Amino acid sequence: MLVGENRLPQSFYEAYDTRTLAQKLLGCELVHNSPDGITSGTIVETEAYLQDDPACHAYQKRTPRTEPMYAAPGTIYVYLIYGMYQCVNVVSNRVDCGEAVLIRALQPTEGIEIMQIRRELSRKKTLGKVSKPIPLKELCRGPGKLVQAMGIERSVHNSQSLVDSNLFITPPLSGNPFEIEISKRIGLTQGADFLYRYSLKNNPFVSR
DNA sequence: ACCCTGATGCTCT
DNA sequence: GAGCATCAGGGTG
Repeated sequence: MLVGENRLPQSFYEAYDTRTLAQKLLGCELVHNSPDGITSGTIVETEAYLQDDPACHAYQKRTPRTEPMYAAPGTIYVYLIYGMYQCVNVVSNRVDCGEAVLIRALQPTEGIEIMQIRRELSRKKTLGKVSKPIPLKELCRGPGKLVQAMGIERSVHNSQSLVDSNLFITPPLSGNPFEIEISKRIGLTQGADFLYRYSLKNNPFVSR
């Protein structure tokens, strides 16, 4: 942990219910102080996953995969999706509750070159192709993309805490107010009608 | 712009 | 064995 680092403390993650936290996280910075260097981005899109929600991984069952979701708020839950992508969540609410906030998009702030390299490397690995340079807007626009760009790894970060790992969140850089848009979540088969998606209105880095 | 598809592997039934 | 909180590429309009 760096001296003078202003990461959000445990009390922040404990202070709100899941849907409120999903909104409070908007405008905050997600930071990875990795061996490659620092990368960070403003959180511009989140989704809430609640206990009574069939889309929630911890819905009506507790399994080994979702165990981190039952840990303290502020715990990092990373899971593999479609065999080749990962998504990152902030565990919310209370211990043993099983709720979380999915981070869906970032507006890149620091380490943009590193993000580009990581994304192109990931693409090459999964597609076996060399691809064209990835535009700034596409670096972190989507949950799988931002995990690649930020260098987040399930094997490293899953079940760690944002309070004391090299992955953490800091408060908004500017105190400027912003408008939050509420909409239906994306890409779900179950629970598709819940209005649990939050984004910064008119921000071009929001997915879709 | 939209629509469709394939890639790929873990998790739970 | 089915399902999956995705992404990229290629087709069509």
